[in-house]
Amino acid sequence: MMNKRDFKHARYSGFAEVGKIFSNAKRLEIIDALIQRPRSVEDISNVIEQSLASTSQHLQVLKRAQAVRTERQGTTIIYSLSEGTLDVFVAMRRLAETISPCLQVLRQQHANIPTITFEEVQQALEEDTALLLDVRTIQEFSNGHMDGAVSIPLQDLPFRMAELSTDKPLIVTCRGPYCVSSDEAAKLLIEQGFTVSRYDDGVGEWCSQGGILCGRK
Amino acid sequence: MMNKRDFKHARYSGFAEVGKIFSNAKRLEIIDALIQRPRSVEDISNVIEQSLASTSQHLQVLKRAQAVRTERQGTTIIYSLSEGTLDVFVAMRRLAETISPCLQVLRQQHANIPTITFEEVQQALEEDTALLLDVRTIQEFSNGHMDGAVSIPLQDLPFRMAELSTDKPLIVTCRGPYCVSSDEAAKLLIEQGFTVSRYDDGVGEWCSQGGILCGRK
DNA sequence: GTAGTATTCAATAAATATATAGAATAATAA
DNA sequence: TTATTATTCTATATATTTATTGAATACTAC
Repeated sequence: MMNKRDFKHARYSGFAEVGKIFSNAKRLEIIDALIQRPRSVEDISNVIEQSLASTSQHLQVLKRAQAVRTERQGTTIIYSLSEGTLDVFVAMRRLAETISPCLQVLRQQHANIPTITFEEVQQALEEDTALLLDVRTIQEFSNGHMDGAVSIPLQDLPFRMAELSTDKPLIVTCRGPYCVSSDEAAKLLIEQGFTVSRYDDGVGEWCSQGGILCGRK
Repeated sequence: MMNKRDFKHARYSGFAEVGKIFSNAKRLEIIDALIQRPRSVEDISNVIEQSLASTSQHLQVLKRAQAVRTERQGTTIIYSLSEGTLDVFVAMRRLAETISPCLQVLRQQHANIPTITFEEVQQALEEDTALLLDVRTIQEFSNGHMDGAVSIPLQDLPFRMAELSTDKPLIVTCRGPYCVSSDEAAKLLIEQGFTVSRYDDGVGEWCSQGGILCGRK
């Protein structure tokens, strides 16, 4: 039988091992990228702008802690988040913003387009008083999107504005609070005379607040 | 205006800063100790069995991330958890146990006294079919305990068993899943012919599952 | 079987984190 | 004011983490 101190040490060390997942900025960026859709190592290394080897090493850390799982597709290995990781990631992000005032400032500082809350989005969709516009890529959208959202990827937006009506206010959303696509989209739309606000959380936060997700595999 | 990469980097680094709180076993042990009650630096250093300097250093990390707050009481400084930290700690611990099978094993391996769930405890208290016995210290109990719990500190238990009825089953609880007091209490009680089970989560988990807490200052 | 290639491993260098002893600080208490 | 003392800071040694390059794997596709 283990003694008290060994038992404690074993428990807290194991716990810390999982905590380490969230202690590195690049690993967090990987998790955020995987919330959007499963990705290959090369894909991830492009997103986080790191060497393949370094990216692979971070993925090994995540895998050892069982925060991600892998699946082979032809010659490439596709990483995706495992059950439970999303919830803690979102909870951690919320705590980080509550706790660390400078992150709050950053969130606001970044753009001066008004943001609206989950509840406001829900109400607007229910009463049909606004259109929810998802500006992520088609793959990301088809891998899981907010119920009621319409997809126009940011890069297509300049050519597809005619599809949108200026009568109804728009709510723009993208990958989450650290993504700037919705800002850029909002700016483009405002220039063209649309009424725009942003829902600056992504599908991660949406789910964890009880929002319905469509199309997730 | 910041560019995209700098913005991303600033956000994820700030986030990782908060993640670092949970990446070290000793810091986790400190948080767990502070869930029980506010404590002085010396007190904490005894609990985690580290030098004062090292303990203070860990506390600085927690304070910089605003996970704890301080209050002076006479000549000593009392540390306590700040709002929000508990929830993430408990969520992280849950994830750690979900994700890391060896922690699950440890939990069971530690003792062979049957454990019961939050719901079962609630039901037993409601129907008055069991007595919930909290074996932490008097200070810890008075700083916040589960609604309906009775306090007999582990060290007093051998002398106070006469207060308990062998007719009604006992549910023993202590500081949380990493504390072994409830095991020891359960063993003592079983030797004396009591029917005993353990609720092996502590007040942290109790709160986060919606349990009522009494006496918290 | 062989070639091609996505991924991982190994070795290394640099940066960061941790623990300790002992000095310095800052606030109370006398 | 001065002594006391709980806490924090400094310096230092060690351990861990991170990023990179280049080599080794392991699997597919032909």
